Amino acid sequence: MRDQADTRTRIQEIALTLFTEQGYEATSLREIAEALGVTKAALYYHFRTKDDIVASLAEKRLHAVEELLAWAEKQPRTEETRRELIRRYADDLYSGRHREIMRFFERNQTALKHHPVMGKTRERMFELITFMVEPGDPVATRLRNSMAVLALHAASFILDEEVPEEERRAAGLEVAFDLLRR
Amino acid sequence: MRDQADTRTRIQEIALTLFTEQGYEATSLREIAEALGVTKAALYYHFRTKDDIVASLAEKRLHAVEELLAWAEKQPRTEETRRELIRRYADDLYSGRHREIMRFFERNQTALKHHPVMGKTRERMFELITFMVEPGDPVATRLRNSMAVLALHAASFILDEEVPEEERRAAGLEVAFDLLRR
Amino acid sequence: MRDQADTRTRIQEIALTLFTEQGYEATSLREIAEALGVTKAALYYHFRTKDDIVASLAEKRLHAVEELLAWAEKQPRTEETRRELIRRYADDLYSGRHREIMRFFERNQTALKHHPVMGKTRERMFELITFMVEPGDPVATRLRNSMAVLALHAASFILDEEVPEEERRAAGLEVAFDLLRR
Amino acid sequence: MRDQADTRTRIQEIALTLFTEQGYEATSLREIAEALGVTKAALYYHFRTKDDIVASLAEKRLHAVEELLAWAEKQPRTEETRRELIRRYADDLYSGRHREIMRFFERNQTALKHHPVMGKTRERMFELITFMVEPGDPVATRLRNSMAVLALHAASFILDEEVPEEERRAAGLEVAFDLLRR
DNA sequence: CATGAATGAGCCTTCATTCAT
DNA sequence: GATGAATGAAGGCTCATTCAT
Repeated sequence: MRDQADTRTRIQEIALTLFTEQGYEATSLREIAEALGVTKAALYYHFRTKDDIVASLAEKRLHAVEELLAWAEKQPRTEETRRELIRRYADDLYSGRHREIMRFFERNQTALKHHPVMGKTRERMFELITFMVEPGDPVATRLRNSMAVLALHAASFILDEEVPEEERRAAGLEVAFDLLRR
Repeated sequence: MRDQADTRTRIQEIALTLFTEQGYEATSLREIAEALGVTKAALYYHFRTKDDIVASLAEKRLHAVEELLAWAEKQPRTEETRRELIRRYADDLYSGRHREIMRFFERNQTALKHHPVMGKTRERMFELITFMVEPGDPVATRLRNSMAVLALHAASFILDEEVPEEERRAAGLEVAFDLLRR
Repeated sequence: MRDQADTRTRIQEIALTLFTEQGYEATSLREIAEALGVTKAALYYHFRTKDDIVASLAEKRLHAVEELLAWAEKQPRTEETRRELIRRYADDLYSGRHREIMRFFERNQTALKHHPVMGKTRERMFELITFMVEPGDPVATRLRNSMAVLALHAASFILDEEVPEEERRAAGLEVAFDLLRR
Repeated sequence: MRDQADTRTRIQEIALTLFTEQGYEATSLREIAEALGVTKAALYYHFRTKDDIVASLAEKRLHAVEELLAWAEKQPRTEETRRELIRRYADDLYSGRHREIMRFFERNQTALKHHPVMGKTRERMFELITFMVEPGDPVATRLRNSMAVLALHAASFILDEEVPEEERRAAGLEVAFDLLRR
């Protein structure tokens, strides 16, 4: 019982790592199984298909985004709300393995393009971004405000390892807030 | 002779389209050959391996970045140079199929990760970004200035199709300049 | 105890249905287990192997044929005996699930070819058919008389559902008697 | 060129033999390839799927039945036509590998059940049998006349190998004509 | 009585690549 | 310049079976 949860979770973890490092298509179930020390067939006991492993990962992220969205929808559309949204988004990103999952998304866009869970996630992300923008805003403003979210991600892939994580996060937030203020 | 050049070019074009749409690994030589109306074996007359097709695409982009870099190195490190660099970068992006090639890069990061030509391209891009930054700049400034380049790309994947290309480009430039100016 | 017998019987029934509909090789233990609402592993409590399930089905049929044969061997080799044999064979066929089992045999000949119980059943069937024929009969007579048995089966797979079962059976018997009478 | 035709034909021949002996599902492409002395992958050069091999076999038989049907439809519905139909059906059966293909059909009913080409063949066979029967005939007559066709097949699977082929054929025809004559 | 977890073997299929013609 | 035929490696997946609990 403990074991099941453990194996399932371990599959997810190893899969996430390998998918992110090598790509979804370039990672075979054999590799995942070998890294785990089990047979390929064992993976199929825990997940119906290779796709299902990915889905289970994507769902974790989807839930986080949906919760954020649910919260946002109950707030007034003020600048302070937007700033708080950015703050919460960053909190998510730096907790759990969300940054890794996002990187997995970024790096496997084509492989995931037609995945149902991804479609939903994309939609929700768009709704989130819509939240950053006032209807009628000029195009440049829309771009700038949307890029606020992007800044949080960029902070961890543009600034590389020499900068400590905490500083990266702070820089991301600073630039994001900057972009928000027109 | 014309024919050979033609077939070679057509292979590159179809490959770029399919690689971008479906991903590098998910696109088989069979598909490319079928789309071209020739046999798989024919592709091997023009390119030694599948990898070589990708390399030939990446090189086009590499040349563009290298030229930009060569130009930049001869300029004084002023803010006006930086603005002109951004302008030229955008010009490149909106000419030829560079935007498509960049999208191909973005979407196939893992597949290309270990590709020699990619390594070089990445290096050059970093040098380009270094150009945006003054040594000693605080982390947030480094992030912000680097994101100027990002803005040009973001303009074409965040703003959706309803916005005409020319407006997207203008918005990208506006936000990029904004980021550059602190 | 009742329960065990029940599960065993239910396995046999579901297996017979699926084997007949989809074929022996095309039916997995997973399917049988799912149709029953138990785990695959549970099947192994009741049957040692997949093969054993088939054997248990074949044995039911084997017993019936053997009883018929035992009866026939004690009778005089008259035409009336032959007619009675046909009658009893038909009775068997239309009682229990023997028609289904026979259809299962017909439809899975290759899968069952090397099965020991099947070998025995085949032998007995040949002895039964031998009973229909007088040694020294010309080839055509041998064929005709053997086909008497075939007529009973043909009645249920050539005449389709529009004809009520009782009529099908009567027609089968009529043609069988016809063939017997040279 | 000769080679292609040869390999394709040899695949069909070996496949037919193995499918008939061991059953469709029980025969793996590996076995076929090994019997041919080529790689599994080579089979896929000549046939798109395992299913396609079967389809190519079934089509041969379908064509024969369709020709027979086309001929029958142009004849008057007399008893002599029926007898000639039986004669031609037997000719078909004893030429080429049709008897083998039919045996393959009989022995793999479930595996082929949902195959489109099989559906068509079944339909045509029914039309052929319809030809043997006068609308309004009593059930037993319908069964008897339909069994005329069956007799031709039975001749080769009920009478065993000790009887020479020519005699089996003659016996089949005799019984078939017998059944036709009420 | 039955399940949860796992295995080893095998299946069909696809891929990048080669080479004689 | 290109094709037809083939290969070796690998991939995702399913199956019958086992065994500790």
